[in-house]
Amino acid sequence: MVTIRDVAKQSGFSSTTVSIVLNNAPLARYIPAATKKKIERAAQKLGYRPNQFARSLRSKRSHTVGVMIFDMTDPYCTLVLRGIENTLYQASFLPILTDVHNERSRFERYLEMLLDRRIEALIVLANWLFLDINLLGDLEKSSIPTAMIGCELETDSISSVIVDNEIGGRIALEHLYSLGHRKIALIRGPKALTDSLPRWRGIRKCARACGLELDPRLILDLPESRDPMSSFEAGQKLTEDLIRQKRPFTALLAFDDLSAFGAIRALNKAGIRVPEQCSVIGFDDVAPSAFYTPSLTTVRQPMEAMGASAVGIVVDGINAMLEKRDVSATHRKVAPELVVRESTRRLP
Amino acid sequence: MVTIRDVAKQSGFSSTTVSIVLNNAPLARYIPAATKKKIERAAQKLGYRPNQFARSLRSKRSHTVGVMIFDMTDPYCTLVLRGIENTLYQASFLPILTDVHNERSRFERYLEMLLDRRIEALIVLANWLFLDINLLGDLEKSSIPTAMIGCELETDSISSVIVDNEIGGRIALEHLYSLGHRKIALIRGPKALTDSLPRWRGIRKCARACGLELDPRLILDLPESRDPMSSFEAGQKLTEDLIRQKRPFTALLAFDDLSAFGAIRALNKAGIRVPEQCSVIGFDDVAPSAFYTPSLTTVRQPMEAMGASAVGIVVDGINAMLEKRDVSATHRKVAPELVVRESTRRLP
DNA sequence: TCCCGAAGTTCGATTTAAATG
DNA sequence: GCATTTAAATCGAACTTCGGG
Repeated sequence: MVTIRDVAKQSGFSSTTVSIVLNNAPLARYIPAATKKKIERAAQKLGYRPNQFARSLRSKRSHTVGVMIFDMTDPYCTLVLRGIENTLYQASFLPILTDVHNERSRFERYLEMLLDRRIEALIVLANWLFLDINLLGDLEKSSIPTAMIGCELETDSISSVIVDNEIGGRIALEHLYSLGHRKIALIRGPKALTDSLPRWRGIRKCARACGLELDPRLILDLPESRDPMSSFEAGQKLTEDLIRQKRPFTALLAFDDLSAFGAIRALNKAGIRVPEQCSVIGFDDVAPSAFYTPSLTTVRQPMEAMGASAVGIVVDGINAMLEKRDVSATHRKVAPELVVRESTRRLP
Repeated sequence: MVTIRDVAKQSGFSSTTVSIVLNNAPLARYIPAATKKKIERAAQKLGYRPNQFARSLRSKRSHTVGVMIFDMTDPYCTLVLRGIENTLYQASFLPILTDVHNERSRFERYLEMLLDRRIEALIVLANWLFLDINLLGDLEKSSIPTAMIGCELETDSISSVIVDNEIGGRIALEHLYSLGHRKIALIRGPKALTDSLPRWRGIRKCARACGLELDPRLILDLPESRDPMSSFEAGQKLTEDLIRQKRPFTALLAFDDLSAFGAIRALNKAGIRVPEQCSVIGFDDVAPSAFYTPSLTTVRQPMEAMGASAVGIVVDGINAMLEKRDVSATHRKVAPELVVRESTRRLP
């Protein structure tokens, strides 16, 4: 490996000068262009690349950000991850990716590994979070800028980026209501997810505002499962049960896109056509929603933007630490957006 | 930050001894248990964590592996990535994730960044590769163990893990044939993808073996596009065109799951029911295939295993380098597997 | 004082060589 | 020679200090 000393030797200057020139340090002002040129040429010729270990050892910087995902197999993650990656790239940071598999021990081990690598910030993608919020304690003592996506903590030391679930719930119901639907089946999320309650609140408030009465016999609950994919099967099963009860409904509002897919499958199997005989709306707008048959009307979370936003927050945090300013946690709640596709239709 | 010297002071021994004890180095044999205990207790008490920068500077090891993806938004990536992550975790390596967005400049910049971080190996997920294979040159000079998933290079310095596309093509056609289908529409992959040709070869060979004649007017070609998602839209459009031609077919063999989804959409819009009036088979078995309506019969690539396999190869490579053995590149071709679901049916 | 460059110290851990009894 | 411990060198870059013109 070629070191700075090799460049020094090759160029005929000391390693100090080489360092100053190649980093364009403040003192480089004083160094004549001829010297600079010689040094740069030597570095070029030798293919010199500074050793990041040595550099980091002194500067105490890693230019690395930890990304923890609770379950990668959730299609929700993909776009968020792309938003994170893309924004980090622009800021010249590199992400270390870890997938906790919703296991506490794995969370702890990974956190330790990341901290040992001196990550400069941590982004947690709490997409399907079934851990006791005790992990909060572990996170807080890390003392690096931390942002959670998809779950808001009460604490003031961890930033968060979440979608406005209440508005989202309202948008979804409003859409069905405006299409003339009155008998609406509802699939609620597992209570363990922080999204479930506010989303449900938005639905209830909207119903009240519209003067719509929600039939409790049309309200279904997703089971508490650690597996994000489970919501597909559960959505299917709940809908099958509902159909069997013969309680009529003209539309179904699912907790998320996966449970909506499950519902569509169940309706289809029962010979109920979507959207002709029953409208279905989802939540999230994961990638498959656009190419489902029928394509899914849903409430979009701006996932890529949320990833980018989290990076923005922690990069600000990093800069603040470098300048010894201190910033308090930022909590962003982004607006969801209705995406009308083929799975919903006006009631004749 | 607490350093090894702090532990030395606290325990009353020199930093040398502390290092030997905490790393359980060979010389630790000679160190009495009492000393060890004292040192360990001191380290524990102070919450000592060795500085990885310093450690890496000496050992020249980063315990980090670079992962380059050509396009993350491809649903194909998710499971492969999980296989990679999980296997790296077991080997105590951490992945740095980069997404090249199918851009050459981004590939080069990322490669440089990764090499600067002294990654110990590189795994390239060439899922939808539209770059000139010139990047091969860049890769070879990196001189660290490298494995490509999804694309085989002729070189002997880069390992590869690919699915046996020829067998896959055969399996797909065989399945349709065995269900009694004879008029089969075919969507071929873009020529720029290395998967396309062998998959097509498998299909042709199988057709010949069965005595099945492939109608050239039922053979469609996916356009050359850098966007993996494009195969959905292209699949839809090609199928629409085909339907318009009124050339009858009872089954459709798509290049991948996404184009199969597009085909199903088109068939559906034309009032042709899948699988009742037309069977459709895909390739890959991406996550959405299982929860599509109808669920998709497809040829599964064992993606998680392929990711794990690539990690296995490069970890072996790392160990070989440490022991100054040299290993040549490994080329694995894994067998695909037919997954029968709802989108195919026996011809009445 | 300004300009240019070099010598030497530091970051924190590992390792070699050597010093004790 | 053996068991036990340590001073000092090393990894590679960056920064502080200093001296000569």
